[in-house]
This record gives sequence, C-alpha cells and structure tokens, in this order.
Amino acid sequence: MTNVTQDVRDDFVRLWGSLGTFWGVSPTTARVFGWLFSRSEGADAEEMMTALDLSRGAVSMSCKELRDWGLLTSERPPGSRRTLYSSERDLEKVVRHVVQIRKQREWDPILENLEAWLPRLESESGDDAEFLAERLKAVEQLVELADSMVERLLKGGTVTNFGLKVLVGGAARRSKKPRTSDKAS
Amino acid sequence: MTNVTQDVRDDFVRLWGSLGTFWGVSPTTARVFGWLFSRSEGADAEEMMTALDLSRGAVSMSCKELRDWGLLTSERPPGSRRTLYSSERDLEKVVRHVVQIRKQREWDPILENLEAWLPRLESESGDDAEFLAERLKAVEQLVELADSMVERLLKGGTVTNFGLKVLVGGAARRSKKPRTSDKAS
DNA sequence: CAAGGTCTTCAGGAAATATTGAAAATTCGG
DNA sequence: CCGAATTTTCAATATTTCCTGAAGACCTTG
Repeated sequence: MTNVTQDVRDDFVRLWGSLGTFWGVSPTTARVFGWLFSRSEGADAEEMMTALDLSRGAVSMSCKELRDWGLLTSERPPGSRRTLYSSERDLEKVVRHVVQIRKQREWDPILENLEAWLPRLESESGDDAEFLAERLKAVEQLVELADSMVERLLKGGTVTNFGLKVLVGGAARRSKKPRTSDKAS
Repeated sequence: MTNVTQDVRDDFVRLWGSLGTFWGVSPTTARVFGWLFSRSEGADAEEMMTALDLSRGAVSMSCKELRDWGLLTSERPPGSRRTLYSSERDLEKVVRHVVQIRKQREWDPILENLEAWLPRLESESGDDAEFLAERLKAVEQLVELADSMVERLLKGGTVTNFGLKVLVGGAARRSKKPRTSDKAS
C-alpha cells in the first residue's frame, strides 16, 4: 500500500470522526467505524489500537456501541482467540440503522411529551394557554411529518428509492455540477 | 397565567434545550429560542435572564447566535433603550434555516474533500487504493443524494410541500395513531 | 480444570464545551 | 459631545463529555 492511499484513508477517518456528533456518537467511535469501513478486511482490537492510537478500553467500547447501532459485526474465527470486527458494507443499511435508532431515542419521546402537554393546556382558559397550545400544535405537526417521512424511509427499501420519490427532476444523478450556496456572502 | 401553563412552558423549554445538540447549538441557546417561541410577545434581555436563569453574557451570546441562524429578530422600539427580541414565528422557516446552515457548514466540506481524494486514488494502482476508491464513491453518492434532497427542500417552498412529495400514501395526516417501533424488544 | 490470552467494565483523569462576570464598547437622549 | 443605560466580548471557570488503564470476567485450549 502506497503512502497516498494511506494518507487518503487517514484523512477520511479524520473527517468521518469529526462528523460523529452529526449522527450521534463520539469522534472516537466514528473513527473506528470509518476506519473499518475503509478496509476490505475485518480487523482485531490490537490492530485498531495501533492504527487509531486508542486504548484497549476505547476500542472495546466503541465496537460495543457500533454493534448496538447495527453498524458492525464481530466474529471469532476458529483457531483464533481474537474477535474479528467488520463494518457493515452497505452504506444504505448504515443510514437506515442510524435513522431508526435516533428516531426511537429522540423523536418518539418528543411526541410523547407533546401529547401529554396539549390536554393539560386545553383544560386551561387564558389567552396565554391558548397561544402556547397553538405553538405546540405547530411543533407537533412538523415532528409528525418528519416522523412519517422517516417511517417511510425505513420501510421503503433503499435510501435511494426514497430519494427518487423526492427528486423527480432527476437531480439525483451523480454529477459533477457545482453545488449551489457553496460560499454564500 | 396559571401554573399549569407556566409548567408546560418550562417543560417545553427544558425539552427544547436538551434537543439543542440535535440541530447544532448549545442547550442554553436552544432554551432561549424555545422560550421566545413559546411567547406571543418579544422580550428584552433582562426578562430572559430572570426567566431562564442566565447571565447577561449568555443571553447576549445566545441571541447573537440565533440571529446568525436567522431564528430571531431584534429591534429597538422608539422610546426604549432596550433591544426587544422575538423568535421567528414560522416553524417551517426555522427548519429551513437550520438545514441550510448545517448543509453549508457540514455537508459541503465533505463533498469537497471527497472530490479531492478520488483523483488522488485514481492515480494509484494497488488493490487497496481501488477498494478505498470504491467505498469513497459510495459515500459520495449518498452524500450527493442527501444534498440534492436538501436543495429541493430549501428551494421547494414549504417543508410540508416537501413532505407531501414523499408521503404519497397519505401518512402525513396529523393523526393519533400510535407510532410504530415505539418500544422495540 | 488450570493457564494464558482476550474482552469488558468503570472509576478517575483529561479534553472539549459551555457559561459566567466584569471590563470595554456601543447607543441614545440631553 | 457627555453620561447613563444597555449590549458585547472574552479570559477565567464550571460543566459535560470522552478516553484511559487496570482489575476482573470470560473464553479457549491443552
């Protein structure tokens, strides 16, 4: 393996790590996934410790978390004592798993709260209660819309399929066209 | 205003605050927005300090950040020396602004990186470089798909309109039906 | 079933992030 | 312009989040 390849891999792992918060895990956990995803073969804990400069505990915890998210598999090959980890290879599956888990953990509780608050406000009279109820209903409506879209994404086969429903104009084609709003004033 | 209304408002502000990281701001900043959004009238800094138990500096910084995101407006009414802050009232606009800014700050750099990495790998030969290029292309494809969808959301008028494109089955209706996958095994 | 090897857990330390508080800047009326 | 009222800024501090390291659990093989 050349240095170029290794450099690109390192950059990719770094970027992916910095994106961890975006999908709800720590940078280290995200780096572990990125690293595994960038390799054609699985790896054992020792290898990750070296490659990513992590403690044994960090590797173990990250892998556990990624397993919980359904983003990697672990197996123990016969004849070896070490666990071999491999990332999920299908990125769409990765997206679906992440979306599903975040939905359960974060969106569903919001809706439960909203559903508990509105009846309480309806039993009140003042203008203030009415106004707040209005606003909460607006929130509920939007969250429920997002919720339905997520449901559809999860049930509807591939992410790409989901995208095609939206991108009727054909903008989904992989293209080199410059993105808009790149460097707004 | 009754205690019930105030209690609901407080709970709402607390929840909204805990969601801050989800859309990329600190809990305090998120609470400020939630509080303003829950009120029919604007408020001055003094009032926020009391209601949200924040320092003067925190209020100023939070409001500045929210203004940057386009989520609140500030005006100085004639005859008063205090700035009056009001939240954006249209939740859809809020969503669009948040999405747009996060796209610019986070997604666009990803695509730029990917576009720089792939040519470097293509000038390499080994299996390893080829494999990594494959994976990066998969990432690029997905990010570009997401990108296109976001563009469409931003350009396509309302969030609700966007949702209707996806929810052809009518699942978008505001309903009381229990959400699926609430408490999975 | 003992021993060596590997993984997991978790208390404690380290790093990153958020918030305060007070000094400096700004704004406005006089 | 001056001075009071208000906002902004930012170094210091507090808080949260993350990672380490070592003790113990768990396997696997001889």
